[in-house]
Amino acid sequence: MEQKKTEELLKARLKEKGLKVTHQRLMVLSVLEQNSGRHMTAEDIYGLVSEEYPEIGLATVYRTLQLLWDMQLVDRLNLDDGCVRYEIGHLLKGDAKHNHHHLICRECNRVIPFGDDLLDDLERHIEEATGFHVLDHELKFFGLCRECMEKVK
Amino acid sequence: MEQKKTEELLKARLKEKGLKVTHQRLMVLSVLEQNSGRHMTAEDIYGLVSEEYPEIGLATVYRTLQLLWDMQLVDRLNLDDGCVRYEIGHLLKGDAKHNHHHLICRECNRVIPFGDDLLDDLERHIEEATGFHVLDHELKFFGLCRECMEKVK
DNA sequence: CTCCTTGCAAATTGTTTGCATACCT
DNA sequence: AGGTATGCAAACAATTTGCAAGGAG
Repeated sequence: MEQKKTEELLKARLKEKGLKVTHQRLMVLSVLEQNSGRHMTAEDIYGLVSEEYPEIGLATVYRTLQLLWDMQLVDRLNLDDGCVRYEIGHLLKGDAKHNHHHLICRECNRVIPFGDDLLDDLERHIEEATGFHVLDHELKFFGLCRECMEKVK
Repeated sequence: MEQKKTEELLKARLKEKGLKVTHQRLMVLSVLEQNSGRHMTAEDIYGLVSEEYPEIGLATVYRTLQLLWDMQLVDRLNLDDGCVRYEIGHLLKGDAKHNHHHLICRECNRVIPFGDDLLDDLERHIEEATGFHVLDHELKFFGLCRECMEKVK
């Protein structure tokens, strides 16, 4: 039923804009939903959608991700590994808490997720101070993970 | 004299690793320093260095930026416009406060810098909780700027 | 029936690499 | 001298775009 909710949301927003509900669009959203918590590249999503719908083209996946992002149905994040990643996090904020923060080790390039929910006050402050309406955020810390720190010693 | 400091730092770190002090490396660092506060792409830097040293190649700029980043002499940031940006911020933390945070408008793509210095406690907490040694961070807020909010109304 | 959307392939763009030459130390 | 760096051009990889054919409303 969680599934239903976002699917209906997508359908509604498409209709609203005079756009069409297609298998491809539904499947991309569905794959993202079934993998909530993962940070998926367009290629990842393409691979998974292809299993059930081999005719789909990679370009369509890119176009759909852009669309879903424009409609604020998915979040984008960039871990500096050369490709943009997507997740459905933001939408599900209500129930399952997602990890929007990452510790990135400069030595081994490991990405360690880190709990969220520390920036709510800051977001409120920004809205009051600047009039900027915050929808989402992305926070990365660069440094050295414990293991690499010990190697250096 | 601020100039001198980072230049000497670079020379020392190069020597330390058995690498060489070249005009190109000094000039890339110098351009970054003279433009502290700007978020510069490799191409931006290439353009500026070329004015004084037209023989330089773009590939050298890329290689040098990677090197400076490895040595923690420059910071990297990604504003999701398709290219990586560099600035010297971190090094100068002592005197001139830099804006490490950005509000990115999803509608008009404007990037609004936002003051720093809000995450020091959080960094300390991370170090204690995870053993991850934080060197730098990057924080982006996505949303709608005041102007775009008003347009929507 | 009319646009919107798709798949394919070609085009783009930021970045990296191979290699012969040039330059620090 | 000896290995490191450089410039150039070619190679790459992620993403975008043009276009004819297909599909939703």
